[in-house]
Amino acid sequence: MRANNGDVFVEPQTLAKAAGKVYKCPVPTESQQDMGSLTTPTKGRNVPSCEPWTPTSNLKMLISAASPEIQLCFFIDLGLGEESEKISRKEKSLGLLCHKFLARYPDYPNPAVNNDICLDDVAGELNVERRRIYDIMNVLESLHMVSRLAKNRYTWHGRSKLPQTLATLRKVGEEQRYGQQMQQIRQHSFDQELDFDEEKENEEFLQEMDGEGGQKEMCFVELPGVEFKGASVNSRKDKSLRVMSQKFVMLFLVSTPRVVSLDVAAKILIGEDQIMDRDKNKFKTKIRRLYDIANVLSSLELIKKVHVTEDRGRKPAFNGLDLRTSSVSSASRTLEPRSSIDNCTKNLFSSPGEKRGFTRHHSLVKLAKSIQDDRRKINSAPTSPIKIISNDSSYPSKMAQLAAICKIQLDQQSKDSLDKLTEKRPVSKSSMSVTEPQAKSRSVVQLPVLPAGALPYIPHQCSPLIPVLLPQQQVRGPYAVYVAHPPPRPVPSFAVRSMTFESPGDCTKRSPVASGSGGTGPRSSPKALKRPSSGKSSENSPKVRRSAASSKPLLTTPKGPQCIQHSLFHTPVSTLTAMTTPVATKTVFIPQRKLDVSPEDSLNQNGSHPH
DNA sequence: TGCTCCCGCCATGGG
DNA sequence: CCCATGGCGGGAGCA
Repeated sequence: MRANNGDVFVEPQTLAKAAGKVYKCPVPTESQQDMGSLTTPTKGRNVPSCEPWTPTSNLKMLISAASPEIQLCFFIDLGLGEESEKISRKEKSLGLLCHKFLARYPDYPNPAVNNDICLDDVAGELNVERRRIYDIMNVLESLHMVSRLAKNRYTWHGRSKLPQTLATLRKVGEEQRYGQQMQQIRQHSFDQELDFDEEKENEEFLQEMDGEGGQKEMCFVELPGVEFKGASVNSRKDKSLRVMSQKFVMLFLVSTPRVVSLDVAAKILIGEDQIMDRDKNKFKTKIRRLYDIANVLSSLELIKKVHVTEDRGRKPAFNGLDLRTSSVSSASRTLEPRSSIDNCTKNLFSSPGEKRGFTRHHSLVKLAKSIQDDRRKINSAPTSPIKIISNDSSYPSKMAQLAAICKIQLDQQSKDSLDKLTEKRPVSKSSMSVTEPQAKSRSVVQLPVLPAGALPYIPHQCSPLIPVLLPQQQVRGPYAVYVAHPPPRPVPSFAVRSMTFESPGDCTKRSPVASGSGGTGPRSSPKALKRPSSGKSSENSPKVRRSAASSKPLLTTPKGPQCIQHSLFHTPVSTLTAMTTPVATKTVFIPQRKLDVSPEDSLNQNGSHPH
């Protein structure tokens, strides 16, 4: 395939097809023996509040002293009461699912090891539909973190190819002049703030964009050696999610300011499609897909949600993360602290008096689930490619994990509360402010001494605060290793027009209670909602599916920026000329309006405001 | 009310 | 026809 930038990428080489064993962490199974004496408790909906002094109740008591998040994790794990119901729904989120997925694989896989991924196995072990796995895989594919081997089979590359991928994407993005296009769109939107004849102007503007910047079609950007296998994959008509994902990342890579709103992204992406697609349904669909992609990218910690306040109102947004260190300095990546670790450290070890809603701490749930999943794998036969649906025997070990977490938490709380005293975390609502979704503690979680036989990698893409389960070869009992915090990162300044930032108070994405899965949820009426046949999907007119939908008005163009900001997609080179270089005759120079403080200037790496 | 995004229908295309 | 894949948008949940 030939990328738009003219670089010729190597046609499909032979990617060594490793024999069909799914990648599994090489872990011992002694833990199973350790926990073998414990009997698997019966999951119950109604567990008496007062129980006999059993290991379970013991652990419960321990957990009761922990933060709500940990308690939540516990309840999920045990399937206790309504909490379990709520949380099991949270597991469905794409971001969390991606977390769980990523936690299964090392950032930098050993090439000597079989890194195959079997979709069936993954879907089964994560207990999700294959459809969701496809969403994740498509985004990961777009970053060349995985590549397809064959039907149902992928190869895991991890972040090893990320630097190359991002460099390529940036190059393509620059050649596509995305930076200029975004500037035009932003300027256009700004003009509309003053002049509210939005509808017509939008169309006119988009047509202008077509005329000038308009790169119509863009293929999937490949890397040498990471080509796609399997005819059906490449023959699919547009592969929009993969391509969209790449374009989306490109926008971050070339954008100045490094804030990319979803609507701007959607406009650009739509602009590259047929003009006919530019109806509001298309826009809405594009936005939905961008949410999906953004969730995966968030799980990868390449972007991060923040809130942005524009002139027209406060909008949800995303704040970028330290992609450059995460992707470029790959060698040190696994040892490198995460920029967002502070977030979850604070969440996890929040002071008892601090009221927190579960909705604000997906990361904690992610964390716990990642542990559980890892543990499940650990407790499963490690050499068997057999699909693992569930493993009740993991229950004791999960209890041990949670106990370990709680212990660490309890140990940490005193230390953390000390840190809080010196912590500066104003939650400003001032007009030019950015806060990370969650407050961050500067405290550094001490790493427990690794026992011999510890896993050789730390799946950092797991929850920002990553407990890493260690095999129990020589040390009994589980270990949770928390990656230390990152050093403050110097932030480049850049101009943002007309944006203010606020703290959403949300670490990852949204609130917890999602709809139930499959037929159990409130919206489970698939047959009743069966859509009428819509004919060919290639038609430009939007599909008419559920007639009941007519009660809902068609979407109006989202006014919100729904901004995504990246922080280190940029190399210094790409610090754009876009701000000063009109791309075409109709390009309007974008004034550096209302820009006293750049988002990142106002946001140090710990998410606290400089005041 | 609008944002967010889960969910699953069903189109597509290879075998 | 079967199956893997994934486009797509309804609508639930929530702020």
